[in-house]
Amino acid sequence: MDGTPRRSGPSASPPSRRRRRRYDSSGTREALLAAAAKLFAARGFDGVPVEAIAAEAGINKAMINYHFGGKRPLYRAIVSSTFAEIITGVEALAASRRPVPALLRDLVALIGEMTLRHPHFPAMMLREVLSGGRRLDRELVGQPVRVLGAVARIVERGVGDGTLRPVDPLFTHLGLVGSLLFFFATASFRERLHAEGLLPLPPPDPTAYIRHVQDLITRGLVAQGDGAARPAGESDA
Amino acid sequence: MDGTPRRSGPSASPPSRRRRRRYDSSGTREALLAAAAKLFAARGFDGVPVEAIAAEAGINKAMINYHFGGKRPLYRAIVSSTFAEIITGVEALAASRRPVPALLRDLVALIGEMTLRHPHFPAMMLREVLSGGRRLDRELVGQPVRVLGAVARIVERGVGDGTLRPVDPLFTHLGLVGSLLFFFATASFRERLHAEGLLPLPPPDPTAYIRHVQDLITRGLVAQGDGAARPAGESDA
DNA sequence: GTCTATAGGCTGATAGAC
DNA sequence: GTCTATCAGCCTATAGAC
Repeated sequence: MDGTPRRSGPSASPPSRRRRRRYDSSGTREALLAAAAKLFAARGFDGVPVEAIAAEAGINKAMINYHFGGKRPLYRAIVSSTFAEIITGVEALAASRRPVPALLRDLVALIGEMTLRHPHFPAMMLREVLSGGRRLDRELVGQPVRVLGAVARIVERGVGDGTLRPVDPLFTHLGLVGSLLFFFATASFRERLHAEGLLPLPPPDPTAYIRHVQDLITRGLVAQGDGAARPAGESDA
Repeated sequence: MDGTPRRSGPSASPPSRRRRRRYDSSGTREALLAAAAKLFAARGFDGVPVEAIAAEAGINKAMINYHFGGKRPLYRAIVSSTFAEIITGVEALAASRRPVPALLRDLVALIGEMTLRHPHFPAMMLREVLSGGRRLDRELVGQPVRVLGAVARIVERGVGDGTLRPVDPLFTHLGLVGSLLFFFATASFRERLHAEGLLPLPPPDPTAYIRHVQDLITRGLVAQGDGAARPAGESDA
């Protein structure tokens, strides 16, 4: 996290004179990606001046154009890569032959893990679908559809083999993803409320919420009798 | 846009020459509120120029300042009034002595009805909490807390009288509200996907989703045996 | 109350030195 | 690869005619 300054020219200048970077320890690209993700998540694409991204990263504003070709391409790079990661994970689950109820619990845990690695992913995703995917080209808008497809396949298999009630795959996907994204994306709001004394309770533990959702779908979706008495905690993050 | 060029000369001009308004049939205020809600929901506060609001409403841009005192106050007027409406509804439910499971179904239906009356409410709310309520003054940030408080009271009563499993009230609130807001706020995205042929299924019926969520909480939260065989459909929108 | 015209600030992107 | 300086465009808000 700290940043030994790297020089490209003749190497005599003291490290202390260089501006301290707030992200990464080597690459400018990664520092910009991290800073941009944080700010885009908090304020949305239009709410963030490139100047602010540069300042957050401790890097000059012109570097955004040099490395990414502009603000929009930087934004797309973030969305694209985090989505690619989640697609990989979800499609791996969809290909698995494990029992569907366990798979659904894994799915919930997977989104939790994703959020640990990319804390700003939920808010960015939410904002993008809220905007109708307006900033995504045709290739990128297809990404959410692939996630939906993978989840739908899991649910359909469960309904088909009788382990799940005859639930709608799309609805199941929306309820699951919606409640998870909402929880993670609003965590900072709850923190603010708590800091101002408007919310007496301390911000809750994310893993506890993960378990709550896992439990809810087990009881709510699994065909009568199966999941009700589940010990809870097999596939947690 | 359309704009028959208006002359500022002597006032003989017939009503038909006046620019057609896209909202309301009398009040400028209401036309601006409706146009702004639509655009803010779709693109966020920073993504909407006041010019666009004026054009959408078929009204001159200077009217926003005249009637509301600026873009921000206009935004706050929308958030504040729609939130006030939902608080009234939810607190009425919390004060009711009906059985808690039925109350929770009513709560879900209530949010569905709210969305019928204010189609842009879910996306606006979501965006605002995503931004940490940054545009709300201290009085307005308290509004979401009141909603949470009312829902929590309902859940606590249910846990207390044994009709619900011992679930966390905050988690229950977040899961419920999250899955509903997400569904409604992303409806336009699904429509776009469908229009482009990326999503084979037609956009689903909102009332069917309402029932799905009602069913899910009944099975997921109600203590063993009670809700499993519920006929479904008592308190729908 | 409604409009036009314009002032004034901020933003994204680039040119060009190093 | 990185920085400073700068420009052109857009956006909110207001002054002032009607």
